Amino acid sequence: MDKKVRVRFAPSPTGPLHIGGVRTALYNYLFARQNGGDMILRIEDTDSNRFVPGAEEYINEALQWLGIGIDEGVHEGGNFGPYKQSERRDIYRKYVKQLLNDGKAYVAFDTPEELDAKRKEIANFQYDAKTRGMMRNSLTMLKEEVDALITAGEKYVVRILIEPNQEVKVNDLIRGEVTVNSSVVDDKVLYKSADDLPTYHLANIVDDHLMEVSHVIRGEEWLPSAPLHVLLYEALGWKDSMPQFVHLPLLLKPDGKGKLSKRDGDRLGFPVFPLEWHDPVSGDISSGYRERGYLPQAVVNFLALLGWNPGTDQEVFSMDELIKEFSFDRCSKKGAKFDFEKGKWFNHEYLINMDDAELAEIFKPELAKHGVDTEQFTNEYITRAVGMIKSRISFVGDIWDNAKFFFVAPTEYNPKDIKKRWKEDTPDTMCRLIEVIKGIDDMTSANAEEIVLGWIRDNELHMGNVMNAFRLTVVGECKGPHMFDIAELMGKDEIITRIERGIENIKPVTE
RNA sequence: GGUGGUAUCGUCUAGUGGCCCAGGACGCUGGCCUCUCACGCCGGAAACCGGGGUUCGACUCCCCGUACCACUACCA
Repeated sequence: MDKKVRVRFAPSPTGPLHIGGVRTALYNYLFARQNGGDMILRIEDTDSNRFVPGAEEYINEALQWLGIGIDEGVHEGGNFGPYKQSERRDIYRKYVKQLLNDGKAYVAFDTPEELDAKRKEIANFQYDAKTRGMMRNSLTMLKEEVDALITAGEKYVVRILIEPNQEVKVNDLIRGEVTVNSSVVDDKVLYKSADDLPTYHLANIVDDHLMEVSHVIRGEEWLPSAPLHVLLYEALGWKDSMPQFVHLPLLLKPDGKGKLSKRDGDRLGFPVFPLEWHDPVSGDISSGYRERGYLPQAVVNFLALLGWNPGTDQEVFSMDELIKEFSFDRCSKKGAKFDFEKGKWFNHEYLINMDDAELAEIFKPELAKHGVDTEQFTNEYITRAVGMIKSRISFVGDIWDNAKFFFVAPTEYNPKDIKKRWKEDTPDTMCRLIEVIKGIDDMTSANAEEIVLGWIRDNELHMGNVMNAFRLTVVGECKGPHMFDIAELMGKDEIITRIERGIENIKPVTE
């Protein structure tokens, strides 16, 4: 019988959650939901030196913003806790002891300095079957000597004892079977007495086993240590219940080569973090998708397609659709270069399809930020204004630039457009336009359009020049929604006022 | 250096031996629509890393080479 699907996302709180980590979390979540399984959030804080305050909260907030739900974790609780590794010391100690008793691991006293020296002395030095005989460990020392050192408080580590020349097979859902010879895997440190904490490798295996994790879904950077993990499961006697491995292709830099890193965002001008991050130590601020005006659904959609595809032409997916369609056998083996332009397009797509009223709500704080008294405008007004410009923008943050004329009359006019559309006789034409508009009883877009366009035709005026001059006075530049839609929303009085102001303030460019 | 992984348009990718002189999307680009800018619609340029096999037939299978990526800590 297949065991219940239980997956975990296990970040270490050493900083803000990276966008690659977000994708790993997302794939875990999609797989869990698709199979009616559990999604665990485990905090891997076994490196006491790298703890960053606020990082754990950041992770929670980011996942929540993106709609990646957690079933078990530090905040959610669960039957397999604690979910923070620093609180599981007793558990790890027990298994370290077991490994030692079973002869699957040994104690080593070599200092970092001694190891460094060895690495310099011997090319390709690796702590393994070939070299452990010349190191200071419980294999080369007398038991009394070892015990004496430990009781004296000498710092030591526990290393796994790797049997050389064994074929280690890692089964991966994306890559198939990967075989590695155990001679190339070294006697990795499992536990350090200095802080009484295990390293990632031990903690990870122990926790995954105890938490009954069925699938280990993580980044490809872990593939090289997967053989070690397989060996660890065997050493602990858990081979039969070993989880299925899935190593996801990496997210690569958009230019050049290599893994996408924290610094790429600032260098290339796009966020690499879901949320803005304020570094508590340096005070540096890194931009986030949320603050940039990205919609969480767009980020999720974009990320989902980076390394996975449905095999059809569909590109826009809701979270529910992703849950339904996602599968590892449609995951790419190749790292994906991060394409910011495509991400932008996804956001644009979501913005266009978003309900106008909903978008208006998101836009309101933005309005207030720009000094507009939102009480002065009805929800309907804001909603309709936003609805008219959303096809022209990519981010929520772009709305203001494109829609401000709905809320504030232009004080400046685009010089290029003036040059092209504001001639000597334009003020006169605009005066006549005012008279025409004054005579319109019903400002409904279609009606006003019929009347004004009729007037232009009857008087044999130049349509482009008149309409663009009109637009210039109302909008401040020659772009934006249909003029008569704007006029209908703003109303006759406001339109007339703006034309008058334009006549007064716009001076033709003469050269 | 060692080990592992990967290799289709600039980018994300479809393609599991004939349907492929390689399809979609982003970006770029020509046009239509049009009072402008967008949206939308219709077009265009743009790719199978190289060499050997296997086969009637290879983007697809095998081998070699090359390139790229990851790992190579008492970090995760």
